[in-house]
Amino acid sequence: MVENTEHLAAALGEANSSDEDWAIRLGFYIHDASRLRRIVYDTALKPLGVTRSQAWVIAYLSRKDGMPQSDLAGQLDLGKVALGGLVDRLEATGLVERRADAADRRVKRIFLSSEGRKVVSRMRKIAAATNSVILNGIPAAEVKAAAQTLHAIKTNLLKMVNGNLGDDGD
Amino acid sequence: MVENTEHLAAALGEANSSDEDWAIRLGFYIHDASRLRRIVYDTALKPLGVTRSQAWVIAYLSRKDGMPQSDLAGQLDLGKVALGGLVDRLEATGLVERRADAADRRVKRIFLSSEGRKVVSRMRKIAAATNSVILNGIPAAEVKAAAQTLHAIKTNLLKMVNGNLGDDGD
DNA sequence: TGCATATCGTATGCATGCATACTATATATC
DNA sequence: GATATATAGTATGCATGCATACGATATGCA
Repeated sequence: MVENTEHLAAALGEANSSDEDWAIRLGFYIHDASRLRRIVYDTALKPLGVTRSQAWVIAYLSRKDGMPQSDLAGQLDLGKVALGGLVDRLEATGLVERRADAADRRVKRIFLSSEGRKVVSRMRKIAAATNSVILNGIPAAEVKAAAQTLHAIKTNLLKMVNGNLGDDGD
Repeated sequence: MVENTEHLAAALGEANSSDEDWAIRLGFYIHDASRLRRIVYDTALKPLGVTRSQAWVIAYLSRKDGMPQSDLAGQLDLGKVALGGLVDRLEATGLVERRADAADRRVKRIFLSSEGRKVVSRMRKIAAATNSVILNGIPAAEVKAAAQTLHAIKTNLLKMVNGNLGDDGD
């Protein structure tokens, strides 16, 4: 059973003023929404026989096949080790293939198998359907506003983590 | 180095219409913000010698000391096993103590040690300071609106996960 | 009372992610 | 060309979370 962590706002904070209260709540909502989203997607993807992390990898490969592991790790924001493990498992289930790079013998490039391509195609449908249920009943304007605010938060967070990188995409 | 996953919106989606585009972005922003928040809090808490998960547990205990493990797991939305492991580590570092329940010999109640109490107090300050940096420059009204939208999303997600429970706090 | 069932915590094994260290290979610099 | 340095992947070990199975107790119902 899934609960939630709103009570923890109280456990952690002294804040009761309205503004600060919302600030604290927002943090918990981000956390909860992210966690629940993860659970929902994991459940939705289970029939495909891939985990969410694995799905992530092959979704990316479907766009840029044949990337070196390190590049892929960077794009997916994973450590080399974590990605190596994921590729191990994906290779074991035949969704992906490691091939040596001719020019640089340190490099192993990752390719999607045809089986992997099938899985990605099913994934896309599942992802789209799931997302629409998650946002069900929420006005588009609200979705957009929330996205923009979260983007600003993300920018602050990136500054805190990286110092600065500017590399926040959009 | 920390990147971000916005490119994945493209990798996963066919959506280009404005509304659907924001819907997809929101999902990725939730994911990114949550992940970065985790990194930031982990970094901020590192000097205390506790991980974020462990901090979570003792923050809750500071409010409701002496809970049975199962109750605590439910409140924190963790499985019994995961919580058991956390308590193992917290007990090993002396921040927490397991005591048998007199009435029900299956039950072990968890108590915060005085050392644990000190850590919680330092944590509170760190959490407040960190949160204010994360939301730096974002108008209170935006924070509130985003929190409310995320709450709606969370409600949708809870329905998907639980069927229904109504137990979404606020 | 006495067995069926539920609950508490633990044990085990898998997936994921991190940090650190190591090997093989490239590249840069002298 | 020889050596110092950097980079790609792998190995290892820790922390976290999940699912399943299990042993010890409790509890409900006959």
